[in-house]
Amino acid sequence: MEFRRTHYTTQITPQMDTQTARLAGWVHEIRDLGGIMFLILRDREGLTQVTLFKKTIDPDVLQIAKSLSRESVITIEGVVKKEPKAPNGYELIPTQIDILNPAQSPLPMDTTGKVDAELDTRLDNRFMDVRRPKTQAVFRIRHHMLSAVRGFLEQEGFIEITTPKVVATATEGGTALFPITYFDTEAFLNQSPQLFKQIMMSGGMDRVFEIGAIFRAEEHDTRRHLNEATSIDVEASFVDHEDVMQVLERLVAHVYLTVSEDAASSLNTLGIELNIPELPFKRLTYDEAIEVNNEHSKELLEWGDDLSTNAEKVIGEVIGAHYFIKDWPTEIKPYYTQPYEDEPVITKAFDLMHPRMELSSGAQRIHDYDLLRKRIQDQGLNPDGFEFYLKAFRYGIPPHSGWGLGAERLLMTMLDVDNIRDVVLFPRDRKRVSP
RNA sequence: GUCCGGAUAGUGUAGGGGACUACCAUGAAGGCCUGUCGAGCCUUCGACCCGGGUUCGAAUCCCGGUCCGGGCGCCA
Repeated sequence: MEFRRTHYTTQITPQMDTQTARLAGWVHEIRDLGGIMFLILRDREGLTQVTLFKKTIDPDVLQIAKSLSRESVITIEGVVKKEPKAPNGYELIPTQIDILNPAQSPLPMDTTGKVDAELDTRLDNRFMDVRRPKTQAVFRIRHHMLSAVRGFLEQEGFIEITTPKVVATATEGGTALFPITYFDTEAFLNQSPQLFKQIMMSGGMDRVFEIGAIFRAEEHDTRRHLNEATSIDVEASFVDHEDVMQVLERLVAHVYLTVSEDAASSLNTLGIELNIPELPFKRLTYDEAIEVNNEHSKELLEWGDDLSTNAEKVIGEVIGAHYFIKDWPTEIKPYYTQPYEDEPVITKAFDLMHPRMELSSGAQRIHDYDLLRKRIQDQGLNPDGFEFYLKAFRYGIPPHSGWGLGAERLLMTMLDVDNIRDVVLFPRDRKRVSP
């Protein structure tokens, strides 16, 4: 049985009148009007109407068509017919239909958009949810987004690396790690490639990036957190935090622009028109951010407080676009961020914010061995556990800076998606590890 | 973790002590129909999360459990 297609549905045009074609895909809908029957075939690219005239059709083909259940996988060979009454101006008159895999009934969810399904139902049946054009559009845009990130960073001289997800120690204090059994010892799932990408600065790679999974064992339960997420991480040598902030804002603008061009049809499916963010993004110091909050919010913050969810929201509403918050208090940022030489209570750290949430955080890093070791100790951590990392700082490491950007958050803010689970194929959260 | 809300056919929902033999849509099965494009019309099928309690009577009220959603917290 030949199951190779000659065309995707979208590759057929009315001008191909009288030509034969073989399509392959899923039975999207069947409309039997009596003397005439319409079968809508769906593939990755779109839909095609297959029309069966019961008086003239081969009885064997009709027999097979009548037996089809929705969402079965079939191939249809037929003749293209120019037909103004049909969607897209053509229809396919079948000469042969083969059932490659019949679908059971009832279906676990609707694929045509007639009946909604809850997120939980859709995630339980993700294979079928992805058949819906809207869901598929999200993940095709995700592909274009990651592709744009790679294209941009490569053009900027960054080298893509991959670092281990199974690690012996925590990257930094605070965040809970998932312990795993590693042969006869204990290991953890990595919460960030931070330490490894910094080591590569000592390795002389100058500019590196990684797009990879990160794991957080936090018991958070919100629409913007996952226990397994994708981080876009960058680290660059001989540059400061201002330099990598510029890389970051240009990356975001580039992603918006590239996606709007390369994923135009998927954006159209979702009814979204992207506004390319304007550069440069506004920069607030931490002090200014606190002021903005205290002017507009009932919930007052003091210097040294981290920004609450409410503060992020309030400031986001005031600014109304992407913005940076920089010069954070040293004590609420990780040990590896570089304090200002003339004012060590603040650090060369920044967050990139979308009005809805934090997208990225970064900093110039400490490259002085003694200071780094001291900062690790100050945060109550044991430097001995970081020897593999600290070693790289003893034999020549340049000043360097970098950031980590949440891929899912970038996507969900770009597409105005409310729940982070909608932009991950198989999300991992407090309540879900399967499928 | 915590506060609030919820769980009804495969899917999405209505109903909040008796008139429930549980509404509607979608779906499935069968029938009519030659231009549908969320086709239309007719017939049929399919459900009250689990356990306990209150009551003459519980889908509905109470208690416990499980699961789900939302807010907050936690969170480079």
